[in-house]
Amino acid sequence: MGRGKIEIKRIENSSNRQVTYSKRRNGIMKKAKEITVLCDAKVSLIIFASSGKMHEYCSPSTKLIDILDQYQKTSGKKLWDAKHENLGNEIDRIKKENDSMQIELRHLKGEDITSLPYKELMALEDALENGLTCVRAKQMDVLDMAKKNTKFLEEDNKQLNFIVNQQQLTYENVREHMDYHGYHRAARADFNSQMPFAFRVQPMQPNLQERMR
Amino acid sequence: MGRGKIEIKRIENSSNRQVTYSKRRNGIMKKAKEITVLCDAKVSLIIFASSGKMHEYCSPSTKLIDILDQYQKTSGKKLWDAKHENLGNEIDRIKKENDSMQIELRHLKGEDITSLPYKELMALEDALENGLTCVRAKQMDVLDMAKKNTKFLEEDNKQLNFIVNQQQLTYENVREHMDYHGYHRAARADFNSQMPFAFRVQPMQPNLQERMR
DNA sequence: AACTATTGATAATA
DNA sequence: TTATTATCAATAGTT
Repeated sequence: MGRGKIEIKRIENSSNRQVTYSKRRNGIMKKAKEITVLCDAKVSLIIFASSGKMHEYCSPSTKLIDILDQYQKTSGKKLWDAKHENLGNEIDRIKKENDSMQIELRHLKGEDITSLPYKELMALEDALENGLTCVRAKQMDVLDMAKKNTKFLEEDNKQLNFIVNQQQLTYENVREHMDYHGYHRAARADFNSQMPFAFRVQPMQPNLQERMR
Repeated sequence: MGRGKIEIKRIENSSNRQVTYSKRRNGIMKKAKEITVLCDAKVSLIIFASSGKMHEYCSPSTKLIDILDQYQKTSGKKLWDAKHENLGNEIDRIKKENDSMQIELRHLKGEDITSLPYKELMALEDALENGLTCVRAKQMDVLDMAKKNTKFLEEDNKQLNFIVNQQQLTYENVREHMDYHGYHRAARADFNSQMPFAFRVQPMQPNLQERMR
């Protein structure tokens, strides 16, 4: 169909090939449309040029995905179902895990235990007692820690009070001394840096509150 | 292209439509093959007749799934990825649920509670105590039921023993009587059906064990 | 399923 | 790319 017959084999001339591709692609598209209209057919046509450019036709009022679904049903060939199955299986597995944990939780909360055999009731009791023991032990820990913290804070307080008093006394003495010798205020501004290091106020139990959380 | 032009609209004559479908389908298939060979194109063609019959063409050394993958990449339209995403999201959601339940379970078992604030330790204690109360109440129920069952069984036993003894006595009497009057064995085979109904052995507390589980 | 008159598609060309 | 057109291919109606 053209100025001379052609052999059906790859067209080596790249530009010829491109032109022929374009023409024939349009031809096939047209044919596809026509058969859908003339014969009530459902058609999906996807063409990739060697360049990677894509063209598609899908019969109107139809989704490609539906055609592919039907393809799977009719041909029995699986496209994406394999991947789906895996995910579906994982969901099932996790859901089962979920259910059993839900049941276990209910049981531990004393719900839905009417139908449990006595043996499991005993096991449940043990688990609860054990949990209770642990929780109460932890509570004791926390309380002890709090008490200890209080004690430390009280000690700190005592020491701080002492230091403050000492500072006060020292300060009074120095000022009296300075006043007596007629020193000016400028000199007294340096006072703090002259204080013995041990007298500086600082926490005695650093980070204790952090250990408490 | 034929003996007269035709309008591109649905062919109403069913058999004509079927014939045209068949002819044109072959034509499109041929065109599809030709363009793949001539122009290095990748083609997927799926056609469903209105009857539901399917025909497909896919360029050689290519899988439909690969063409569809490329379709998704090139067009940006999602085919099964959408379904995948949904499943993936569900998995994530369930996994989160799972994790939180796992944590709750651990806490109830007294594990991983080191970092819990005191308030939550208290709540945990309450939950455990509540659970323990429920479980122990249920245990008491079960024990009570067992005791009651035992009592009933003992009563049944007593009655049964009484009945058995009565039967024995009656039987002995009847036999002596029959022997005395010279009855034959055949007559004695009917003996059981002659027994008063109240004397038949049957459970006194039906299904009690079922209520125990 | 063949046949064939006719239309449709397109290869070569511009 | 687009248009033209001589040819070949597809196919509608017929047998």
